[in-house]
Amino acid sequence: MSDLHIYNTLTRKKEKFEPITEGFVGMYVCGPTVYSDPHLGHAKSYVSFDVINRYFRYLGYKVRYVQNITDVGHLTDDADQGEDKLQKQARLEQLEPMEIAEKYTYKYFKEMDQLNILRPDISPRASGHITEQIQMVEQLIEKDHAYVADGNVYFDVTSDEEYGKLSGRDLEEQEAGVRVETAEDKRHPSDFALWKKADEGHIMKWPSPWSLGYPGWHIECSVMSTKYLGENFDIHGGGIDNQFPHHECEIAQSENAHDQPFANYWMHNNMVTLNGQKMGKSLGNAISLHEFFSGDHELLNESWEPEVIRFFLLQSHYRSPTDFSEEALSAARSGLKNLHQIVKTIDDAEDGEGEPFDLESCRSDIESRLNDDFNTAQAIGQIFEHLRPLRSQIEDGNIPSNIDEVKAFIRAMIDDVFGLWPSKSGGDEELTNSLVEILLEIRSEARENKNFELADKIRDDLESLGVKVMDKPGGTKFRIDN
RNA sequence: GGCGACGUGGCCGAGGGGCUAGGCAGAGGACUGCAAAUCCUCGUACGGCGGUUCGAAUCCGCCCGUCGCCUCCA
Repeated sequence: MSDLHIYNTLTRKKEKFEPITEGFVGMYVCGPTVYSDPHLGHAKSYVSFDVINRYFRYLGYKVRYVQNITDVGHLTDDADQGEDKLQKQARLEQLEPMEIAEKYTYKYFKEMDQLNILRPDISPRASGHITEQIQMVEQLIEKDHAYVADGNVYFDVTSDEEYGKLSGRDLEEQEAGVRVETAEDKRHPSDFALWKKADEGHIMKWPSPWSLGYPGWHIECSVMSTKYLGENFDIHGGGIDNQFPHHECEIAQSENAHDQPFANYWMHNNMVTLNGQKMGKSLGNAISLHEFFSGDHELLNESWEPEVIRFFLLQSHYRSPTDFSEEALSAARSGLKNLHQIVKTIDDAEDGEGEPFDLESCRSDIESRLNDDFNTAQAIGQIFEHLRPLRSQIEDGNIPSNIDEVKAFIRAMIDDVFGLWPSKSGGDEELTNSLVEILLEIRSEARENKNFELADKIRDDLESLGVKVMDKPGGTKFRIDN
């Protein structure tokens, strides 16, 4: 597959990607509601879209990647009832809602940074776009797609004959199955809030033509995507759990307000489970990313490096569910370590005069997998497939004549696209290397004198410091693992 | 109850009518003072029962099981 194809949730098919403007990609991905610690689900979603973002750039597209920060309007309860999530957390932590937003926004970025996720080009806050949200609600009222009821404004789903097209639902069936109480001032149970009047005690509220209140959850994404990407843009992504109602509502609002298609391609990543179970606070298995990184949770036996989690996620497809277990992570950790060693051997090779490496077939085998709806799992398979023999060739001293070109490609793919380049070792690298070499010289002498006791002691002691010693045919080599 | 996805060798995980995925773990061998590392070789797997077909893990039906959405979640 030489052209990039994307599975579009809207059409339930893989489609060739054709940008609205040649050479440019506008991508909006639903960001976090910043009221608690980031967890594995965030990791899966944002690692997936990170590689998508990176691959577009690799292909030469100029990407504008927008990801919102939801800091208002997301209610704890269903059917447009209940408390604002941030306000509730603020009460629990005895902080201002905006302190909660800032605190968890910082945490979010910090942990996404650790996962080596490139930051979005724009991270707009919902609370910073209240004016625009009010304007859009006004537009919808003018066009008779929304109505005011006692200071609340609801979107009228019956005014949109396409409502349900993303999630494949129809309104009549929905009604029968509705098992949540709905706000009594709605005309139709599936109508959703565009603006809510603030209850007494509600802290985050703004004046509007209808009431002192706050925006509904869905409207922020419609507004911010449009503001930064236009009324019609290329890609809208997010977790599959947001397909309904969130994304369905976004489409309804945007297309009825603007009378044109909203996003051309809808992409949804699948969910994460932990030991086969959905994560949830009530199940006691909600482990935050921070806890994974530190190992500080009763369900964890050890800590897991962000890079291992990233690699593990990329070994499955973004549209498949991912089950986390320490056994699976452990296998991923070994695999990643091997990949790092392979890459390092290649990257250290210089001045080749041997048979050239078949870079074109390597490149096309990897790219074709990514072009097929970003199949990172297969692409990683191809990386191993091509790079293992290359390492062998190099270790045999037969360094390919096109080694520089090969190195550039590997860096572009593994570092720039996958974000899995070997981690940088700290300073003093040269000194450490020299010291280890001195020890190994002593060890060589000991071995020549058949003083294996001393030789093995040096090796064991170095090993306990994370320095692996390997006696290869061409001489002793070492590797520092940390 | 409605909608949808999935069930692949010891584990993870792609694929998807006949053609090697890959990773981890494991076995044997080469190499080694012993190791480690590396290299070579090895698994004939697709939930169950039927059906379609020359041929099914891949298509169809039923059943079993898991998961998700329908309610906040990425």
